[in-house]
Amino acid sequence: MNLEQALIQHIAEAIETLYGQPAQSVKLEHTNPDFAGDYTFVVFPLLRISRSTPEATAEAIGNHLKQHAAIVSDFNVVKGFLNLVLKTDIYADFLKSQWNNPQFGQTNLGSGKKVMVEYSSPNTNKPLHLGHVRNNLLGMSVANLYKAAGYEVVMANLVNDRGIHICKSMLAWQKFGNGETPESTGMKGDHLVGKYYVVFENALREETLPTIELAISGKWTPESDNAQTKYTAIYGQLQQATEEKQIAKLKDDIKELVRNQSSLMRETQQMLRDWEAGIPEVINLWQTMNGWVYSGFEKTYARLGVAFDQYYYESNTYKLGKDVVEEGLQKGVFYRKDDGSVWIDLREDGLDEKLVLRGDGTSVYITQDIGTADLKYQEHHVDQSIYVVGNEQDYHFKVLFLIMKKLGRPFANGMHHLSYGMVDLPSGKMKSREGTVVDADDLVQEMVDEAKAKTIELGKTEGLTETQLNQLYESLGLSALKFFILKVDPRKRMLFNPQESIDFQGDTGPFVQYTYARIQSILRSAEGLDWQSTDINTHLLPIEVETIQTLYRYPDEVNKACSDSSPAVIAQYCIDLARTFNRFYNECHIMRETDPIVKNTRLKLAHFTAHTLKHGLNLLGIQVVERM
RNA sequence: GACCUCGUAGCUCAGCUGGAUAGAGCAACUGCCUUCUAAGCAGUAGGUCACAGGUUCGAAUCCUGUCGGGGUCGCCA
Repeated sequence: MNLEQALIQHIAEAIETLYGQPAQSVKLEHTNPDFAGDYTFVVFPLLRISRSTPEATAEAIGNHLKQHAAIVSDFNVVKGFLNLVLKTDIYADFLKSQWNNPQFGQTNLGSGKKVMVEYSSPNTNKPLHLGHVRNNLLGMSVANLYKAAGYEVVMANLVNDRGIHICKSMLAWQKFGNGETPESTGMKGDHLVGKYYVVFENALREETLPTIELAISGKWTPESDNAQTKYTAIYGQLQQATEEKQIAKLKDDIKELVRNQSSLMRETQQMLRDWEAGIPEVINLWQTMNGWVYSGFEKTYARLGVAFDQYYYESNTYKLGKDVVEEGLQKGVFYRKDDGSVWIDLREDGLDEKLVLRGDGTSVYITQDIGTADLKYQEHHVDQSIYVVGNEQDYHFKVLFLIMKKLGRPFANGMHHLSYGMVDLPSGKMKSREGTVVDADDLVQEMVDEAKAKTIELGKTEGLTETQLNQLYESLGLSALKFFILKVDPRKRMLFNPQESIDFQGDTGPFVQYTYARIQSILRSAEGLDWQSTDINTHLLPIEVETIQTLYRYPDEVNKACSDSSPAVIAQYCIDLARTFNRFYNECHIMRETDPIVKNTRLKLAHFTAHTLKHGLNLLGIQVVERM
């Protein structure tokens, strides 16, 4: 069924026949649109065997193919490029067999294999922001890609529901909250908890401001000896430092030190200890406030259209991994230092020494990740495990995967960090302390409002009910947002400009949706005609062939997107297909065509395109609309 | 300082497992709706692919160095 493979086979045979040597790795490319042909074979690497000029070699292979390969109708040679023209019957046959295939786009790349995609993994002390949006959209879409490629998929969310940051919100609420609840304030739960996180940070800043000034000028006397030692060291460096960057960093260090010595932070740390000790009052407050956050997250998730098969909570998993540390010690993978702390030496692998367990026997971040990796495997026996986490954790995952490998875990090779770039604002990085974060809920609402305004302005939605209209605005707004984010290569950092907002024209989600809606309009006007059962026209126009060729590529694009974990591949493809179809739409009037075979063929092509656009958009988590 | 990563049109991005004259969209300008949805289509203009070397028949793509942006280098997560 795959043309490319068949053609490669033919070329390999041609080379062997002509030059008496087996061809190694024959590669094909799609012919540059400026030249005639479907596929291009570059002959330069063959010159050593053919002992001839590029032109003559290409000519010889071309002739051989034309005689022996049934699918090749013609060829032309430009320098060392052999452009092969395939018979148009092939495209007509493809259209005939696939135009109404509801499974088109589903592949078997991963059939029989199971993969876990862990994404979202929020902290429960504040609402989601633009950075989380990229994470969530990527995770959801990558899970869709794996499903489309035939994998069984488990979508997991590892919720960071414990720790010092949550205690900050809790403490601030306790001190300043006056018993506020989501019900009493009408605030979404995650926003209410986030509000108290900000309250905490503000109170902390107020408390520490005078001390920080003292400390920076060298006049601070910390209460604890430990802090005194650190302070003396940093302040000493500060006095020596000349470089501006270094000075700023040392000042930040001092700031951090002062903050950690503040009474507010000490109270927070005490609260964390109380939580770990299971003091009922603290546990109750923790449960209550996390409950608020979860109900808020649920709404955001639902609106974004993301979902999970399994939730893990760090309050349950944070103690995992200690027994694995023991195992690692016995295997000699880890070693213990005099103070009792446990380490792994990764210097031979180009990394560093890494702590895996504190001297007092408590876990660090990586300890629980080691344990959780085992837990995931025990529960699901996945062949692959994808972690959708920002690229600031590249090093962490490098270390984690290496440790799992050294521990001899069979699943270690299937672990993959989908490391995505940060989302920048025109002002630079988002910083919660400076209040420059873009809130996820606000962002979605703005997009939907914008979609509504644009739709009303164009005035093409007469006859739709109120409910249908709201669904339309929701779909268009989210489509613009999702497409904007997903069309960029996940690995790269990207820029988001809220001022200019997101366009609805050009390379956008609504553009692809529009193409789909147009086709639906045509198909509606063809209702009542029997266009489905007639023959396919084999005398296709160039633009028709081009559209079919684009459709033909789709399953390969799905596989590529899946193996690259890159929804951007699908987004770019959707633009390509939509643009190609729109050109066809412009050149060929479907319903006005008088020849019934030609007309019906075009209807099938339109139907096929609509199916594929819908499939692609769905992979991106975008819903299609029938009218817009 | 060490390591990782990015640098393509005014702006946002494709192209990167080496192949032909480096592509889209936005912004600017010009056309196309008595015909299936103009959220569309066609066209004009816009490039030392950061810079310098190297490998190769061939480099935006691979290697080295320089410059610039970002990240990491916690017994934080």
